[in-house]
Amino acid sequence: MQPSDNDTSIRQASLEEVDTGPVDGLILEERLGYALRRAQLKVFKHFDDAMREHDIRPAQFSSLVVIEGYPGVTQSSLAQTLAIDPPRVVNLVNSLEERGLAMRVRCKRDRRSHGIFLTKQGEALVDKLKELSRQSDLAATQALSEIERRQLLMLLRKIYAPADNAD
Amino acid sequence: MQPSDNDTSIRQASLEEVDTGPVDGLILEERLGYALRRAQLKVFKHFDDAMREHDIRPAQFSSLVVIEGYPGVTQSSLAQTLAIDPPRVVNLVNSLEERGLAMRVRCKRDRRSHGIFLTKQGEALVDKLKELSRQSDLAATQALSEIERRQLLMLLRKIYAPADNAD
DNA sequence: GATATATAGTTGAGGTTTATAACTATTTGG
DNA sequence: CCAAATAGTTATAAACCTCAACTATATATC
Repeated sequence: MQPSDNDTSIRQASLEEVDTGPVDGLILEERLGYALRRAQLKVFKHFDDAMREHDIRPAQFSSLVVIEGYPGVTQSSLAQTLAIDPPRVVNLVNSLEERGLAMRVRCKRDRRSHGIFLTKQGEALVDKLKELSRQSDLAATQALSEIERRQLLMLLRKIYAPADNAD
Repeated sequence: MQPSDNDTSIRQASLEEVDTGPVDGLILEERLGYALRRAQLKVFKHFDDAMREHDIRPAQFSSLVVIEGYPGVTQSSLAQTLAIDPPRVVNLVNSLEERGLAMRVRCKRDRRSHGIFLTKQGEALVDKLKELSRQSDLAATQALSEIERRQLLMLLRKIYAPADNAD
């Protein structure tokens, strides 16, 4: 579609010679949402590569770590801790249970709730995964010094959990 | 399901009194992917609120900014710049065109490609959006000082574009 | 202790994204 | 003129998120 005479709505600009390579220096580069998304994309990609062998997704890893740290955590606590909603927790725990990594135990005191525990297999795996994820973080942030990496974590934590003065 | 006698696979642990409130101090808190996701969630939420009135999504905003900065950018350059794939660019540009914010202009030199331009309306809107997004960034990161915010951007840029030593 | 309300977990439908591959039109090089 | 490459488009399917409804159990109120 050529810009016609009666369409004066586009800016007069180079209509032929315009093409660009990769682009930067825009205000975009100063938007936190953009920078966070781009950085996350990269970090997740590395994580994915590291976890491929074990077929573990980010949310599964997070769940395993929380369950390990708090054996018997209920699904609602897990939901709250990971900031995801209850239906997702169901799928998450199902997937872990099906693979023999965790199991639900109905709570005797309040039989509505389930405590979630790691199986021996789950514990063995989570140990391996923690080390793998540590390495993948390092790989994804080779450009950062150890100090910068810690600083970054501290700043991010200040954003998502401003209460607990993370430093 | 109670842990039965012949099922020795779960760790011996408190089976009754286990419940937790919100949880922290885990190794999770040291994983970049986790911190990035949580922070991004919060920043995007603020962005969403700020853009609701104009019904603009993050990718649409990014596209508008790039098109403003590089009038006549082709769809393939846009894809490369924003690190999204060509089919998504089609939808993106369609949505902008339908709303009268941008338009495709077939390139005379290479009639396979389109240059994308903002309409007057698009330019007016993007100016407003840039200011809104700036404010939403500030709102989402109240816990950070201006120096910390700049530091954060610098660190994130180092991750996703380690080449251009962003500082 | 019967009834109402609340909570833990689950299920399922609907809508959105995302990735992939196939397709058209056009250009470029032999 | 033919083969291969490129820009954009379309279609399809897979994954995901949200929301509302549902079951079972617990707590509060009369």
